Amino acid sequence: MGTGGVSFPLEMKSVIAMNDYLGSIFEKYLHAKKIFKNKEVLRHSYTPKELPHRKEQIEELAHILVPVLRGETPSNVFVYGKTGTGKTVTIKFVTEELKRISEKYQVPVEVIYINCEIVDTQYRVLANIVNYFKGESGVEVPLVGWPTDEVYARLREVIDARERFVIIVLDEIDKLIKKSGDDILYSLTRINTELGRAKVSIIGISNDLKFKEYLDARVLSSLSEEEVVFPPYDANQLRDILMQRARDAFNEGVLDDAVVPLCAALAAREHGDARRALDLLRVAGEIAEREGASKVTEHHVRLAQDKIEQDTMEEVIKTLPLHSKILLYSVVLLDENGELPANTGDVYSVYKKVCDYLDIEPLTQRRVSDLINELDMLGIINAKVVSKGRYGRTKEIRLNVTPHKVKKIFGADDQLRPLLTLNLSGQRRLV
DNA sequence: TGTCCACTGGAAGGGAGGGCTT
DNA sequence: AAGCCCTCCCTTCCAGTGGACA
Repeated sequence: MGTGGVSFPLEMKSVIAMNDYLGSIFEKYLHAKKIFKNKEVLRHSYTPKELPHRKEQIEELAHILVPVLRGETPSNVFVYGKTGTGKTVTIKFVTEELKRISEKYQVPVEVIYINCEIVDTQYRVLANIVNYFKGESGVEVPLVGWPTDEVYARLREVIDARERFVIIVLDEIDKLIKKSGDDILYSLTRINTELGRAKVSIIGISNDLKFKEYLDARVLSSLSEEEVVFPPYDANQLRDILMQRARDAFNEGVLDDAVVPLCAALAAREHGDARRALDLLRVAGEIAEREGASKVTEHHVRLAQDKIEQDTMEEVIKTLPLHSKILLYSVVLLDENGELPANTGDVYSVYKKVCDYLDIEPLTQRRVSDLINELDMLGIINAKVVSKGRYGRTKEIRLNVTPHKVKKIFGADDQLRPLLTLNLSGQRRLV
């Protein structure tokens, strides 16, 4: 537009400037070398065609399940291993393979996969199983409402409708048992005695090794007829896994040599969690892509590590129930006043004042004590039970996140924003 | 050595909120 | 509409406890 005497009105000028700007953004991304070939490969839900370093477990499971093909009921199986050791993906791989082969031998097999972290009550597990067959039986159980006995009766009916093998996979089974007891396992492990045509076997997956203690002896003996253990991956094994996925996920030459080993090493430090390793690799790639970089470097992995930690913590705090948020804010106030570590009584009295300020009815100390434990479990605060002798037994409470971060998150929350004005001066009155 | 503090954490149960059947 | 049922969140009650202090 130079000096030609043409003068655009001000708005027009800024539109042109904006267009230039946008254009350059698009061009930047357009000309940046494409990092990902197929990002899906790095997702947790993806089942790869090969599972490195799990051959032993696959063969063990195949050995346990092979009676199906001969028309015999396989043993129930208990699968152990920490998070990210490939339990779920291996089970899915093996059961899919079993289904495929069983068609060849004309043995009908149904595999029902239930994640007990989501489906975490006896009723819902039974309902899920019944609903799995709703296509053929026409029976659908609502999410709540029916008596559990009724659901169980329907379950027997729909499963026994024809001759077949039904394999029920209960992932994160420890969550279910801790929450609703082992009655359901008791019924499920005995169901075969009540069935005429169908045969049921159960695969329980758990990452809590101690969880067997919660089980009744009879349930335990029938459920853990067979056990398969998934040891954590070491850094070398993680590297192989990442290498295999990286080949399909990234374009050639975009990964710096140090990236995969670094992701593997960082994840190996966290008890050999392959999920974590895959997340690191994916997020590092995304960061590089956003930067318009042509290569993913070690630097991107470090950024990814920070980002993952930040994101999970932020998400956890954002989704806390109201009273947990108020409680957390009480700890923040104490921290800003230099009064941490504080004990339960101190935190509770600040909490009551904050509730008062917000015109919200406070919960009892008993309940708050549980909320403190929950925040501790989530890693947001630290609560250690200590005895102060004559001065009683209480929890010593510390903050595990920066007050700044909590305030930032609460600033976006309409109900809690008023709390932010409780700055140091207001707080002195409060505490 | 016994006392006693400031809680902890288990147990039981209530009621609101969701949904069902009849 | 009435009568069930299940789950979740919460209260009430209370026995139990580690260790400083007298």
